[in-house]
Amino acid sequence: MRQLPPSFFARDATVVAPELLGKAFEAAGLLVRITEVEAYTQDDPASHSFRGRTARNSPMFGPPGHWYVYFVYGMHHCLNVVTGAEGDGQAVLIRAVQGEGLPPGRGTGPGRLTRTLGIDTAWNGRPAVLHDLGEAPPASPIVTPRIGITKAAEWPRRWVSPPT
DNA sequence: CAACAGATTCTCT
DNA sequence: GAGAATCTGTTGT
Repeated sequence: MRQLPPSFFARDATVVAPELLGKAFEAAGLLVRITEVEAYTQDDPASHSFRGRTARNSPMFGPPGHWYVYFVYGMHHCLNVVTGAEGDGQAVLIRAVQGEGLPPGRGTGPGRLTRTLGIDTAWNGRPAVLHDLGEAPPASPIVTPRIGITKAAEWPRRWVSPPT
């Protein structure tokens, strides 16, 4: 099990996102594998970074390979990994994970997975420790439009691991 | 300072 | 398919 180097994250979010499928990280004492992601870049009207840096989105403009966790709808946290070069305002949203010991359905959905894994804003800005389990990314991940947003939702920037 | 939209999920119809 | 729960950042007065 190899830890992903900083150079892995220092590329465009649309390149990093599909490669994150199958990668793993630890939370709540569990090792979970990423199965669904979405890419957000600064030129994306749906991205928090679209209108420039603010106190809330500042981690997106920080060094890549760090977590960006934000709170939405008054009740959900969403987990992202910062990508690109520092100042680019890019991130990849983690939408679903799988893990042994993780009850079925508990890792699906960005809000639900953070609640299940106990992830909150304490993670915000911390270095992201991601592991390569030795398996290649899916040869043909499923690419679809994004979910739950009103701007540019049709952009094909969501990647899902094919069913195992 | 007031208004409002939002990278969601659950529950009920 | 529709509505509630609930709060932060941004924008306008």
